[in-house]
Amino acid sequence: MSTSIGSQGSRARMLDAAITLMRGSGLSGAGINEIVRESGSPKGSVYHFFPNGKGQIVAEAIELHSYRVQDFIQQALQSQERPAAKVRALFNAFARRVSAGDFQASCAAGAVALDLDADLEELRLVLQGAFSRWISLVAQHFDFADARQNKSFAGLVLTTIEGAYIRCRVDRSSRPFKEAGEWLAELAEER
Amino acid sequence: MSTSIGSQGSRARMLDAAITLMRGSGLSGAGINEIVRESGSPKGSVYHFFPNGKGQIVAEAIELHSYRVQDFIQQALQSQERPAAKVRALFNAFARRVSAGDFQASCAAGAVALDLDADLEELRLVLQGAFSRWISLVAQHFDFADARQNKSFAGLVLTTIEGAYIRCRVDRSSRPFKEAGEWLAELAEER
DNA sequence: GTCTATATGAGGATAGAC
DNA sequence: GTCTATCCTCATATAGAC
Repeated sequence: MSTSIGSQGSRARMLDAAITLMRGSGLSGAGINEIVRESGSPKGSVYHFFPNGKGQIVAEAIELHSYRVQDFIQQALQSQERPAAKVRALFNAFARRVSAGDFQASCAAGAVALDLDADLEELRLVLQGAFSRWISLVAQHFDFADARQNKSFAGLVLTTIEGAYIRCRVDRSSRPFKEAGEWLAELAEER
Repeated sequence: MSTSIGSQGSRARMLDAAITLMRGSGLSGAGINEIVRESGSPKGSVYHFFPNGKGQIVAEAIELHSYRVQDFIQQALQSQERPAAKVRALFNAFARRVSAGDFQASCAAGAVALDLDADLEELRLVLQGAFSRWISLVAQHFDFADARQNKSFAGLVLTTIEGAYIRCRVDRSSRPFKEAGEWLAELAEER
């Protein structure tokens, strides 16, 4: 496994491209030809780096995406002290994120989730792991009545983020994130 | 245009199949061959009924889906009087709906939204119309401080429903709907 | 690691007979 | 309205040379 210094290797670029494409149009958008084109990496290397083909690329890309989003969430939440402020910071960060992508890039995990079918049980478990880690992370930032409430609220936060991506896509607006952030901040405030 | 008495015509069955398939795996799941197989209608009739091909089928199917969901939402909301009870009834209805589909069927509009790309601007507008009608309907059932607040809360409701579908799909559970329903009922209660 | 060629199948669409 | 045949394009995947 070679490690180039100044730039990414083909393998890493292909994973990045897969993430970008899945954020754009889900599983069907992340075709191998598209990944090659988007990443600028040689087509001859696809099965060299990913012997199991598309399934492997997609699974690894979702995994990578999940850790990046984890960092993104952590950055936003730790920027504030009080619960309501944390919620606002998080949703405003996502509002900027979706706006920066011209409302064409959603969450890779969410987009793939709605493309799942019965043949993709393994991939479903990858998504489940990603969601589960995000929820645990969010829950750590709140101090409601008990741990169960923290998880439940964190679950609502994730549900709302995924739904907001859908609505932003359709309306070409970051408003759904801002709107949801205000309502959820209100919920967090009382405690 | 023939109207058969006891059973649906091929055209209607194809639209139903398209809805079912889009709810399952989004745009890419609703292939013409799949629609023909699923609907049991003759392949030779596809372009007879839908001269503009897949684009026309999908657009009409989303439109049809949107009116059905509209009825579904209206049924749930009108079953209760008080705001919090309305919210609980709505989310419990969706929880039963996703459970009845064995967590494999989501919202056709949401699934297609995350498969959009720049070539599908017309379809995006169809989705926008559907979302807009759902929000207006939900907003009519609440009486917050002003009309703007009603719309905003209705927007949150739709955002949450779309996100809950994603999470239910991944967790194979209706819990995300129930959880979200409780939190949003709390928000509705105060007013 | 990368190239080219190619097998194989799926998906959308069209033409002409019945 | 429906059937069959066919075309084109695209996508996944493999093989073998370099």
